[in-house]
Amino acid sequence: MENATRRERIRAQTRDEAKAAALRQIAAAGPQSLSLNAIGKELGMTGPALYRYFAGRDELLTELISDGYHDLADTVSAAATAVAGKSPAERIRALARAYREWALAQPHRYLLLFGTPVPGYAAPAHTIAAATRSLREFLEPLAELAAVARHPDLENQLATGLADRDGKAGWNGVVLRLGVTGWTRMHGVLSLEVEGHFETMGFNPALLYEAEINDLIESAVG
Amino acid sequence: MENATRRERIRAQTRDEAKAAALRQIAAAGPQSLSLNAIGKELGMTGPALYRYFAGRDELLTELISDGYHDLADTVSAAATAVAGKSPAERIRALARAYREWALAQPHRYLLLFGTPVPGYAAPAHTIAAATRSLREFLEPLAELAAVARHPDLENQLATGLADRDGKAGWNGVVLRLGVTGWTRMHGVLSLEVEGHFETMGFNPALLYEAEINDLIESAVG
DNA sequence: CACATCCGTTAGAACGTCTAACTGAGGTTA
DNA sequence: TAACCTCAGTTAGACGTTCTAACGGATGTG
Repeated sequence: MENATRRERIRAQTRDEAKAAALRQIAAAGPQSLSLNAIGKELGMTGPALYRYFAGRDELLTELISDGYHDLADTVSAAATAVAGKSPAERIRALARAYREWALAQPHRYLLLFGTPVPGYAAPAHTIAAATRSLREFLEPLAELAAVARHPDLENQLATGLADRDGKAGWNGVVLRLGVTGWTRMHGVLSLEVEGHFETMGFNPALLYEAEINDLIESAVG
Repeated sequence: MENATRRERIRAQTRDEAKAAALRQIAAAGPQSLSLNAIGKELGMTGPALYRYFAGRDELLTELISDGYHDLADTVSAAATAVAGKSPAERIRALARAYREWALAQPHRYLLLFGTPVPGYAAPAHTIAAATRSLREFLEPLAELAAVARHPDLENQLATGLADRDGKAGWNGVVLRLGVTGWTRMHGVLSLEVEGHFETMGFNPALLYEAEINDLIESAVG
């Protein structure tokens, strides 16, 4: 038993090393040039050896994506607990800041999650759960702001489509609209920033991001 | 002369055929699996023959990107002239609609422009011009709405950074902020929609998009 | 007609994923 | 201890990719 566990441990360890090497390579030259052979070389073994650990290149990539969603969600959750006592607006700002810092600290990883999807990839259930988890942290403080209805059709669809996703919550449509809107606005700024589209435009994207967050908060209180 | 022109014509024609085939392949299986050999086969010739027309895979890709920016800009410009007489709000809605329809009609192409950037790609000058051209069409109707200042720091940076980009215009900072904000909001919705992130969420992205546009217009009039 | 230019071919190097068969070490069991 | 089995890693090789190089043939030019 204990020996079997030992094998499992070193196996998991080399899996992690391989994933770390993969992230380094993606950071260096983009997801397209991720090479199992090169990863093997970095770990001190040959290419085909990695097929003992991953079914193939695609599985390694999907695992990196899945890990990324969980890591991002954990980061946002940590930020949420860190500012638990403050005002709703302050909490929203803190969550948005954590979201942005995660993306800018590892832009390649953010693009892996939200950039062009890899062709054969279909998100497993627990990954979608993690993906929405980072979004869900925003709902609580948003709900505390006295939200006003502005787009009834959309809000109704969201209320029926997303409400009882997790058993208990049951968020109202206005809060869900604010959450989704916040998500798309953050992503709009972040993705263009990470891809360098703002580079020649001579302004600080952080200001744009903050402006979007503040607008969202203002529109929530009415 | 006339013979030389003839050669040029068929050369340009096979170039276009190659690009069309490339777009088909990208639409079918993503940008990663774009293969010069396969394109050649589709045109009835061998792979290496294409090197008479393109320096390599990367050049073909960058040309597709460049073409895409121009096509998108042309589409938005056409929409602008089509609604020249109407109210500013109506014009903005029409431009946004054209922008969205272009993206949804050819999602792979939208992702080619705004998804994960290809590693070796650096946009040539005329491409950046085309990229900003689709955005610039929004500025005129936005300026006609009596725009109120909301984020002075950002607006000042934009005014000094973007104002005299093209010789004459000289847009004020508030208008530029609305333009950039509109861009990031449209992109935020469109990119997530095109990548299928809304698929399991049970709402119609068109409503979200319209809501964003209407919010932008409302916030512009103050 | 002779010549030059250009287009497409085949051959091959280098690199990628991935499969198959083999070797050797680790851990389990009689 | 001895025998066995599982698993990690190796090499060999099929196949596809980009891309270069050398060659043939067609097209257009003097």
